[in-house]
Amino acid sequence: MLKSAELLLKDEGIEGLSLRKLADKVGVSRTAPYHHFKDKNELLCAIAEQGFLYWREIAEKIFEQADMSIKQKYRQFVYEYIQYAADNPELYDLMFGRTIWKQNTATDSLKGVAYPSFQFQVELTRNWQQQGLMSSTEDTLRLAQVAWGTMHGIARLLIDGIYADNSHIEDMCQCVVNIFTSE
Amino acid sequence: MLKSAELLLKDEGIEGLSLRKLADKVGVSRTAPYHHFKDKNELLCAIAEQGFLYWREIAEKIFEQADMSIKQKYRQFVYEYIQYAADNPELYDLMFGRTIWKQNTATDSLKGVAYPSFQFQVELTRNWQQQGLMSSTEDTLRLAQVAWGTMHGIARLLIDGIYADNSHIEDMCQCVVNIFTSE
DNA sequence: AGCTTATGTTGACGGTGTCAAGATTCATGT
DNA sequence: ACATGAATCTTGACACCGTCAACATAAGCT
Repeated sequence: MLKSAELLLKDEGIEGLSLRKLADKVGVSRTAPYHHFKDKNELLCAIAEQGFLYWREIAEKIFEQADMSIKQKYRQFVYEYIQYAADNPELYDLMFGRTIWKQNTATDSLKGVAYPSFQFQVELTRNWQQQGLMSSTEDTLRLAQVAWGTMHGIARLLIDGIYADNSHIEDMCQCVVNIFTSE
Repeated sequence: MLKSAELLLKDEGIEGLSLRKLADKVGVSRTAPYHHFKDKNELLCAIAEQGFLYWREIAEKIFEQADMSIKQKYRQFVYEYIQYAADNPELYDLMFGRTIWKQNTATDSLKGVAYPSFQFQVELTRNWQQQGLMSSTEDTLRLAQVAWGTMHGIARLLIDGIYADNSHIEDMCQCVVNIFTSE
């Protein structure tokens, strides 16, 4: 049914993705995809939704690990976040880029996956504060916005080609941890 | 000559900008702009270049002020940066977005303006460290990357419609200052 | 005068998202 | 067994887009 979506994710080098090329690759005619997706936007939302699910899997695995300190887990979280973006630039751009959110064209289905993902970041921050990893004097929501903003900003600068050198991701992550954790 | 560029900046609500619409607005034929800009890319680079000049003006004004503490200036810098992005979302997207940098299509002229702007952020960070505002134990380049990343990330989340509420920009900036300054 | 340069024009090509109208397959209920 | 209707695919067409080629016009310089 939706092998189209799977194929697309394999394509990866997308975004200049066209429904016609997709159809070609799948071996059907131009407008066939329109019977599976109302629109190009709906296709993109479906792909982005997958992206959130993949990321959730990765994130959950981090916090399952018992043999790591809270700080180590935080460090791992930051690193995996940025690495996920660097590994899947087009997908990340879809998940958090203007294409979908700026014009408010997110599918209800996508919202159902994305909003909890946003909320998750706030709850993580609340925990970090309660466990003494981060400053408790900051408002949780603001701190969550700033902490996420930092990861997002570094991720974007990487995938948009402004931080051209991918070899210092670990160093940057360590710097992020040093700054956001109390000591 | 380049009234086209000026008109475009007035347009502002661009990026889904087309050379044809531009030509229409200026009142000439479709391909006339090609005598002023080799390419659509060159047009975009010229606009982005303007954006860097505008921003430099704003930034310089902040550091000219004598009656502000270093910390106050830093706070002002963060705020003005994010506000500049929020006020000129399309322009900011052009300056720091993938359109130009990801495919390495920046004009030499644009590079000549943009690279010093990037470098400026590093020198600012070095000063902040030397003046005791920021931790001196962090490597300057990494810290500059993270500090800029934070501002960039918040700016992007705002202009891309993910932080839909513009009314908490000041609070977020204050939070950024609290976290990045030693105390 | 002639020539060059800047600037404008129309026509055409291939690419895109999208819609309308018509084909085909296939499971279902009577 | 057969009609019905949904799911799926098809071709044709439309309006956009960036871009090129060819040609026209005007200004300015030698």
